[in-house]
Amino acid sequence: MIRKPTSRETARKPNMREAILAAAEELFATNGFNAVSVRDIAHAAGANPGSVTYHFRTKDGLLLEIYRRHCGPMNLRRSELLAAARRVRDLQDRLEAIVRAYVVPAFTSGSDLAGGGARFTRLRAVMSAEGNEVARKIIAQTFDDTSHAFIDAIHESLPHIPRTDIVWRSHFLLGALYYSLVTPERVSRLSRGEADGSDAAGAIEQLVQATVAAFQAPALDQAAPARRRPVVSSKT
Amino acid sequence: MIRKPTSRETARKPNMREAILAAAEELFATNGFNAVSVRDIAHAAGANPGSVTYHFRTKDGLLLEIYRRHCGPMNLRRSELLAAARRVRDLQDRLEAIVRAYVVPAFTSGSDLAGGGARFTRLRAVMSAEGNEVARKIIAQTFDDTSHAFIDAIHESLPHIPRTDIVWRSHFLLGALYYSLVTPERVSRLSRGEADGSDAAGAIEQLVQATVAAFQAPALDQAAPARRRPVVSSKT
DNA sequence: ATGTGATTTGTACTATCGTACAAAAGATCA
DNA sequence: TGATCTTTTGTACGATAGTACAAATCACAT
Repeated sequence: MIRKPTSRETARKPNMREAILAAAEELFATNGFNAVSVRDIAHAAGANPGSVTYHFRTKDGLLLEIYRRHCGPMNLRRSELLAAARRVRDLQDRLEAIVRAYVVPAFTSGSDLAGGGARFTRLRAVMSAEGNEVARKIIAQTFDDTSHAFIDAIHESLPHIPRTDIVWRSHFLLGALYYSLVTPERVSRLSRGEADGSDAAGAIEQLVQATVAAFQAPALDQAAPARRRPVVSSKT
Repeated sequence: MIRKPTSRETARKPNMREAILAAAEELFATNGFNAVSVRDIAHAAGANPGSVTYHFRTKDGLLLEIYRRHCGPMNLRRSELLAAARRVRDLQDRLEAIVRAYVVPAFTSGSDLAGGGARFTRLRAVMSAEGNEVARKIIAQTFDDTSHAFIDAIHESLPHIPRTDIVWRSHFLLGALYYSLVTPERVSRLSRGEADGSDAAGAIEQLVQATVAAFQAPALDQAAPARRRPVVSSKT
């Protein structure tokens, strides 16, 4: 039924290459790129440091392979969900469906690779914060198309909002999404145990609800900032 | 007029200690903690590596001192702005004032120290993403009080929203705030030059507008998730 | 069983890391 | 001016970083 794998595909230990990738993903996502050594990764994967060099040449190469593994499937899933969302008739429902199509693959498995998309999304968040060059390049050329597609779709369902505002708000969405995956325990702590920051389903619902409302906020007409409101002194 | 400084206060070069702090702040905020070496910092400050050891003992000590420098003034300013905001009568206006009291000190100078609060806020974002232990400890014991005060204030102006939802939404606010400071160029890129992500005033207005709307979103009753909407297939 | 190519191991090299410390230099006051 | 304290410099040490590479080991076809 299933083709017998050749020696080219199966390592001695069952897929050491995958184990290294998974370990690196986990360690990078929780500690950052520079805080993790190749030896740390090899140890976590139960492998020899030399194996990492053999499979991925360099530490950068390892990171690059992680991105290659996830970007395709995740964007594909997002595209599918976005296409379905765009077919929703009711504008309010459509907006929510679009936001959901953006958020869900980031939390749940964007691919069927072990661990799912949450880990990879967290990894992206951390690499973004560290200003990692390898990540920056591959992200800009891989995710910008997707981001534009979402921005366009949202703009269609909110035609009265300037595109600039949509860009800002989708930027906020991504920031909120990232931060929810980076420090979920902060939610648990601040809610005094009433909420569980690590609960993906709960986070998704909260994020979708809040974001939809943010997108629907009145436009910010920067041409006329005259509408000054006596809020709080802006002086020190 | 001004008291003549003694030798205890003025270094040979004008405040080398401050120069090191400023350089470290900038480098940590843009590259992360582990990617920056003590030598990098010394070089950027025009100092000798040994000077860093002399003034701060360790690299962790340097980071700790950066936090000590900013946390106090920033929280003080936030408290003042929050107190003023709570006195606003109109509930809608009060909510906006509260959010503004949270956001403004993070973008503009939380203290009168060189560079202002934006750099320090970005630093906090990066340390948070890297899971830095030194930062985690000092943040939890320094900012949680402030966070609770804001959450309480927001809850007061939105009594019909469960506290859990407020926590989540303020968490999203912080994430959006962090991300805006970490990758402002992404906003410029995605808006095709129509918006400037580095413009603090613009970012603040957008963030306040979007966040107020998010807080005002209807409550998310997790007791009854029955209100299922036919949005998009959740299957792969 | 044996040869062959893929993989894993063990180790070593060089660079750079954080930090320590003695000496030099500067500042201050008697 | 000389004594004393603070700051800066220069250098060195041990630890660890990324990576390379030869030898050992394994899976499989013949």
